Amino acid sequence: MPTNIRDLAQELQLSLATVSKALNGYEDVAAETRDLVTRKARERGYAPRAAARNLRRGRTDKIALFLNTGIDYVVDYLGAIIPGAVRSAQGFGQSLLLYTQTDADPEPLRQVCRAGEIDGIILFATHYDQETIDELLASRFPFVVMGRVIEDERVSYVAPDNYGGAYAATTHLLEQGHRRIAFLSRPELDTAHEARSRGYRDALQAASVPLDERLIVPTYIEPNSGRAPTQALLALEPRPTAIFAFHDQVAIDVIREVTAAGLAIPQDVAVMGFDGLRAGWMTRPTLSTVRQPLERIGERVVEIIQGQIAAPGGPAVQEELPVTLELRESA
Amino acid sequence: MPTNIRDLAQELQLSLATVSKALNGYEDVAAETRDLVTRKARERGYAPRAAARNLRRGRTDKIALFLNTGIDYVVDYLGAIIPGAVRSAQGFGQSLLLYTQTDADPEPLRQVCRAGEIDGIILFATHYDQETIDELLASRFPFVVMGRVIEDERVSYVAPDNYGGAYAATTHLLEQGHRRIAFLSRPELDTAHEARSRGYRDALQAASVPLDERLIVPTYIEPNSGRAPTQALLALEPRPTAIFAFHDQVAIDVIREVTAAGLAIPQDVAVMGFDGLRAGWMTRPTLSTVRQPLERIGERVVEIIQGQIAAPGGPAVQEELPVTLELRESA
DNA sequence: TGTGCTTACGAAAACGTTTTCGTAAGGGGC
DNA sequence: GCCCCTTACGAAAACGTTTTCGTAAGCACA
Repeated sequence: MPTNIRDLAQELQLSLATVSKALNGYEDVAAETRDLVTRKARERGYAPRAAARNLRRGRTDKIALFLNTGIDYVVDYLGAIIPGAVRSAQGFGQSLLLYTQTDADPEPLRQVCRAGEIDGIILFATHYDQETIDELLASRFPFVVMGRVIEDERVSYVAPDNYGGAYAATTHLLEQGHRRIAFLSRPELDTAHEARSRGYRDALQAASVPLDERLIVPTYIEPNSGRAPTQALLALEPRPTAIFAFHDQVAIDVIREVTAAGLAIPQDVAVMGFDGLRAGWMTRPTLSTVRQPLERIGERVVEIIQGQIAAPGGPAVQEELPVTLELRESA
Repeated sequence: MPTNIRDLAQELQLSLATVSKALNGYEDVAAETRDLVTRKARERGYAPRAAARNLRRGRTDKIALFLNTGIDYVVDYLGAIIPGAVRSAQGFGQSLLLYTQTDADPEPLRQVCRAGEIDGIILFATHYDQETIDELLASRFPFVVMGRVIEDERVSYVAPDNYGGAYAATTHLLEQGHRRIAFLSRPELDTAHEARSRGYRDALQAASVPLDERLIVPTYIEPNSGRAPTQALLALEPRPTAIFAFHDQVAIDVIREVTAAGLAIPQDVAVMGFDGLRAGWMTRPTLSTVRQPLERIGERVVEIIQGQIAAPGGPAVQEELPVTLELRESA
């Protein structure tokens, strides 16, 4: 049985109240007493029971991170985002609680909120239907969406600048002299797809390069989804001289197929990805890409939730963090 | 103000006790009453306050996962291990709490234990000094070490079969006819290094291939740590015909250097990794490797901690999970 | 009728804090 | 000597459960 505040008080000949106040930095306790208490607390290895404290204070200093592990590629981001988020949370005296959630069943999320298990929620890379979002808004429970733009002024989110990234990537390829630039899209990721797609189109238009719809080919969320589309692109006459892939995962398929076709990268076909995963360093040639500030996104999302916790129902914070063009070998 | 158990009781004209017992599956409540209570609870969206429940029951149904994000490569495992661990925990009605921890300062860990914030601890891929381990053992606080073998019969761990994996990898190379097989070691990772190193040596010995100490070259935990050692190996006379890298991260450096030297993989030099990271699929040629069952390790560690929680101070469970040789293109 | 057993429920304690409010002691000003 | 203010502390309520223990009601049995 570890020591509790009562033991401490008894040993110090003080009341519970005074000990508690000393430990929590209240003003109305003599400096001398405070020293005495803190010293004894350290000596006895006292830490207030979290449950009791949470119960009384009505908050837990915990934030939930809801993952949709059903979506395969989420896994690639996890390692990049989590360290930033955890560190940031710890900086606020909070810790991160992990939950998995399937789109189909919002019940776990509801449960966790109502049980007062956490102070706020981070929704990660998942498609939550409008109903869940509305429910959260109605309950005024603090939450922030991560990695995804939500078209609703009341919800906070942090996402990469998908439009700007795609625009920059396409512009770079144009500056390299490319005129036939293909785009491997990913319609399933609706908002990100819309933005990146628009960035691609706008960049072409800004350079007065006519859009060839045959150069826009969809890929889907499944392994090797970039391979067949790449083959199709390479068979076109005239062949595209550059391929901009929706994200790195697909770009890696592209590199494989282009190389297999006996073409040189970037001489015959330049390849550009999106995300900046570590894996991009491992291809040959290494992958030029648009780097998302994943660690920063993790940090930022935790920072933003603080505001939501302090003022539930307050104004939403919507941020699209700048991405950076990371030019390696493939473009 | 969400609904209370008191509200519920009042509305049902029952006592708190009965409502609580109905919801917790106690026997001494009429089936009819139980139905009434559960129905009303669902209707009102009632969930018991976690803090109050934890306080009373003396447990939290939460498990801490301590990460050492200071070590870069931990990040690569995170995405692979976490989904399994979270899902498994949820299966036990528990959730996972994430903390970062630096080797230098065990204070956060102590604090979390003493605050009763969690029921058990998973120590991941970190070098905890004997003092911390001893302290945990003395306190009888449930904990399991993940990814690392601990030479102490009292501590539970789940790790990959490092010895077997290295033995199998080396044996495979031998079966391919290789006689000069280099080993890029990683002395900093002491226990894993010892086991993999031993597997390599034993396999050579079993095949009666003499050990050439010049073929064992250390690498260190830093980016590109495999490049210079590979160059050194390639400069040897006679050149090694196969290189077994301590792990995939290094193997990727090897592939890069070997290719840069104008040598063909696997014809001139075969390359073998260890870990089975997704990144291994992205190299060219794809990396043959020893796959750790990372997801399974995550699950298993959560399962084992259940036993520790049920019987603190009980017998330790030590498991080395089988790895599988994953032959792709590089060997 | 008295005894004993089973069933279903309620009263109340306990979990360990934080925080509000009250108050005693001390000091200064008149 | 009186009043007021500040400082430092303590008593006690409150947070919302779970769980122990007591007991009333109903029934069977002798």
